[in-house]
Amino acid sequence: MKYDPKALEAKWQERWSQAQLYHTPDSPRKKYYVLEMFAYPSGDIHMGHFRNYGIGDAVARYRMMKGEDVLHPFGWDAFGLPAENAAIKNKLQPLDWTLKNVETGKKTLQRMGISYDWDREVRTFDPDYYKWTQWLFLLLFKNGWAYRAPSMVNWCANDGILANEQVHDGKCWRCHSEVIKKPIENTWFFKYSAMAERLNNDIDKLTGWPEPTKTGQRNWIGKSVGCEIDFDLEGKKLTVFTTRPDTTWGVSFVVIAPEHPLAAGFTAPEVKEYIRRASQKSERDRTMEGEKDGVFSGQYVTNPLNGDQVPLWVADYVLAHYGTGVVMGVPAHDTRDFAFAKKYGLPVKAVISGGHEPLTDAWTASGKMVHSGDLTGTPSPEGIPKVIEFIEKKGAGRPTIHYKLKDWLISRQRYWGCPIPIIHCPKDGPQAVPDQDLPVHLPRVENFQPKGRSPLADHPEFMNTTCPQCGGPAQRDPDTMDTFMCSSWYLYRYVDPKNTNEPWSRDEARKWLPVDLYIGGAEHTNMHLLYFRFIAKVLFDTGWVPTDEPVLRLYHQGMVCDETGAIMSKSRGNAISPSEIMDEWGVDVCRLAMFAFAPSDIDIKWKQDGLASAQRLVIRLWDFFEERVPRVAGSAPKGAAYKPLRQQAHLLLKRMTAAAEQPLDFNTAIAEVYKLLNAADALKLDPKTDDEKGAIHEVLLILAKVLAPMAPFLGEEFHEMLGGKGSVFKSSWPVFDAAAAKSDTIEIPVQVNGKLKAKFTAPADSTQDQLKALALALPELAGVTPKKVIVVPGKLVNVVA
RNA sequence: GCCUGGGUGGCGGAAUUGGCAGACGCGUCGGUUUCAAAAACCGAUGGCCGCAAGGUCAUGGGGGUUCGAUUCCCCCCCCAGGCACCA
Repeated sequence: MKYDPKALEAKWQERWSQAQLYHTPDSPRKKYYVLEMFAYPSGDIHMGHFRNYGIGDAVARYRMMKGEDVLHPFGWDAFGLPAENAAIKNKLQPLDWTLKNVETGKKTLQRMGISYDWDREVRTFDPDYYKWTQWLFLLLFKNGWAYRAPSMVNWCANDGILANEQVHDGKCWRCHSEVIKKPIENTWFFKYSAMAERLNNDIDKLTGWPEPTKTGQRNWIGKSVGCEIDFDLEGKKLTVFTTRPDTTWGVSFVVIAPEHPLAAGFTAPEVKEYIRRASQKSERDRTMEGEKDGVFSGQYVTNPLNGDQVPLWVADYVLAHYGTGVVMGVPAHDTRDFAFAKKYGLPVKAVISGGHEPLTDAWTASGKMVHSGDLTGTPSPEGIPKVIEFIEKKGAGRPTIHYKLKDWLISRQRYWGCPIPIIHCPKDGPQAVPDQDLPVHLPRVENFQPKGRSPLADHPEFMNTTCPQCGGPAQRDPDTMDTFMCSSWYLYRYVDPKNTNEPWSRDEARKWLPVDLYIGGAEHTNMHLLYFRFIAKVLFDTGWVPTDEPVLRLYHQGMVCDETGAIMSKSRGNAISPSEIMDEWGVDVCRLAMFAFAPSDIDIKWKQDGLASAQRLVIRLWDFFEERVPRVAGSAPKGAAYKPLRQQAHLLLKRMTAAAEQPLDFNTAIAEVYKLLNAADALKLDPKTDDEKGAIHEVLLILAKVLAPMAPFLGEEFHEMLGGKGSVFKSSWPVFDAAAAKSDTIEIPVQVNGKLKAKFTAPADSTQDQLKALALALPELAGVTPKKVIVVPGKLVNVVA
């Protein structure tokens, strides 16, 4: 029989669906919850999705074969800007555009044969789903996590509020007019920053997370331990935040952020103009390295430690929302302050001695405190608590901790999102929509184009309602939620997706949570992956979930780029459709080509070359089974013959098991498959005895099972050819035989001064002394007088001469 | 600018985490087969010097630690991702 991928795929898809193979089991066995980040349906899925979901699929299938209860669900994160933009462009409703894409994407994923339990599919735009997103909002609201405050938005005179993505070089992406920053009233925030300490501390619990991701989160949370010091501004307190109170005697100016409330009182025209200009700059531009500028406010402040009068400056590198929005300038010991002082001719006063005078640059390391009153002579690290103690006694300061983490802005003035379930009553203020009235449906409206305010605000039939408290006329909140809210809890809905009474049952949550493996891109480090940790903690504290960290192990898959290195995406027009490739080459070839390309965690520039190579491999495998299986018929899968072949089979098994357990570098497992086939070719197999037949049978069985997670159709077919009954995924993972995988002899390289000079073969268990003797006896080492011989048993001999 | 990764033959990548650099694959070259080609199969394949044996250089660049460095440390260059309304 010829290898016919289409026939194989049809055959096994049919069997899988009849057997409900991917229906989530419920048994006392060990559970495994493998989750890939759900998809944004922006068209058909592309090779990036194909790769990401293929990785999760291989893990899920491996776990099934290990005999675990696997939960492997999928869904769609479908609210948000792209749907609105596409709908406007194509003159469609966002819902219709989204539904179409979900359907196409789902078809492609099913085509791939991914082991999702589609009965658990969730879609964030379904009222059955967003009902509980609203419930979650209210849970936070009722527990005191939500508050309303003004926020700053990008404002275009024509198009109204713009997302950052819609602002290019300070101009509107559509009409190219100047975009300004404008405050809007009454947007909802969550007190995310109040969780900062816990989010930071609990990073230590994330033992299964990549270190860079954890570092990224620590930096994002940005904990700084320091103190506040109250300077005096004409009788008013001007509080600075510093992590270096030991340098307070060296303050030669103080800088206040342009948005600081006190700055609004400055009257000099150049100061007013500076503040106006700063308000239009992006935060990134303001904090970029390079020239820092500022303006003298005309006022002076008094240093409470030494009574110095120093000038107060306004500069936009100081941000109002971080710390106290005021910093003290210590040019001698801070690089940025040094540059600022040089630029404006401000004095530089060294107060930490590092033996570095005269100052040509800031001395930021520790040293001995000098010119520092009573503390002169104190090592600066010891000086920090002493200064704090002193100012505290004086009532001029206090120890504090500040975080960079900002509160989470939830409100979006847009149509395509989850409505905020709040009713604003003129008498009673903001009221939660009662549980029985959830969900607040997102109405289908003709004009959903965002302008100056939420499009829903212009729909009286949506807006007008009654206050649940007093029954009087009231208005709904017109805004929708940040889509990060939708994606912060989907992992819980999967455990009980059809529940109509609760977001999920606590029993199901206890069974399945936390997620054992979460696969998604590293670009989510600071946002999604922190938001969902925050939500996990709120849900834990309110008794809804069993752990306050949602995910045990996190894995970042690499991105798929085109040949020029640009990320593949629909919007760039460089997306390659997996559907077409699967049509042309077959699913297994396509999957193997992706796995063979590179380890799963590095970015790749996708090239089609791998497909032909994977196809050759598949045909080689197919022929291998076709030819060998009849010749081992009737034998038990066990035998001692063909040692090199069996050795390679167990090395393959070891590699694949390791790959599926931890690094997901399936490319190395595929290399072992090639080695196995190469070894078989070299041996010219011709099994006659039962032992020989058994040995080959064992090799074939290992090969079939090891391939199954990566190439499920072939895995099933090979397993069946070998007489396996039912699905290979209901069989078992092969048992690794260390003795079979081990060589009797090893080749030992011999170096002289670290350079390779010779090699010899020795028994695998040779001792250090034996190896040394064998090495020194080699003819290549005849002229060498060893000063020292380093022997690493099992590895090498290095002669130092 | 800040934070986080990364840089290994013509290409994708491997290297048991300090121990033979380049596994395995792609490509290229040579051969077998063929009227011819494709496919398949066999062999070669990091650079330089050499007929060869062999020598020598080589993991972005420069320095260091070590018997030994792709791996650890310091400095520099380049690329990618994130920077709070893209998700």
